[in-house]
Amino acid sequence: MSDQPPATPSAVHDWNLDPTAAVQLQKALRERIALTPLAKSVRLIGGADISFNMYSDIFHAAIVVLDYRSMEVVDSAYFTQTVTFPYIPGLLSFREIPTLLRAWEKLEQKPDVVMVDGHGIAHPRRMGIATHFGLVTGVPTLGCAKKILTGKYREPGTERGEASPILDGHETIGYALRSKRNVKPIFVSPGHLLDLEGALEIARHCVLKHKLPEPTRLAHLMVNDYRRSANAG
DNA sequence: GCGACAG
DNA sequence: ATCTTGTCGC
Repeated sequence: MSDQPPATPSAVHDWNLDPTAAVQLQKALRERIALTPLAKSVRLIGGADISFNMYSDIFHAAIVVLDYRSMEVVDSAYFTQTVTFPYIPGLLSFREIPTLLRAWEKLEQKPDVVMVDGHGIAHPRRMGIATHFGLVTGVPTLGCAKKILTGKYREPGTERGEASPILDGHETIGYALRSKRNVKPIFVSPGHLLDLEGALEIARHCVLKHKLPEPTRLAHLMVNDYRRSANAG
């Protein structure tokens, strides 16, 4: 029996790199980013997040899967391991993705799109964690961050759902989205196999009663519960 | 050279 | 990212 080729070529590579090599890899991988409209309609959406104790290098990853229409959790997977890559702005993916991938492998139901806590192409080299995760797994992704990393934006209107583009020069790389009235915006950008408009549409759809959209909000809550239970016993 | 800097 | 209670505002 031979393996079936993946629907989308995945970017498999070594993760044991130093920061300089990581930046070079990002510059090569960015050539493979596809900001195309979503190929199929979304039935399931994933939320990905990492949690760890302060000063600890033991990471806990969670990927939760939600039904896109009801926003109810239908599956989830976790993984825990020691991480050595340091936190360097712009290289977050090299620190967090290895653990996320192990959780991803454990999922029984793979979602149609994954929302990652962090940026997609709203990154100096367009290689935020959401983009990198999409390139490696071949799954469509978008990034949803609480703080901006690069680019400039005009404050969006104060009403829920209003958005304004994040610009890097004249290029739009994402949106500042007012997910709740009179609350600081969140930052949405496509990762891979998704376009700017699609990312914004999905993010808006996933915002229910909180500032953060359900996929990453629940992934955050669940991975924290998971970590605390690991701390306890 | 200086300031900024996802999680 | 993580440690934390109350508190102010819609």
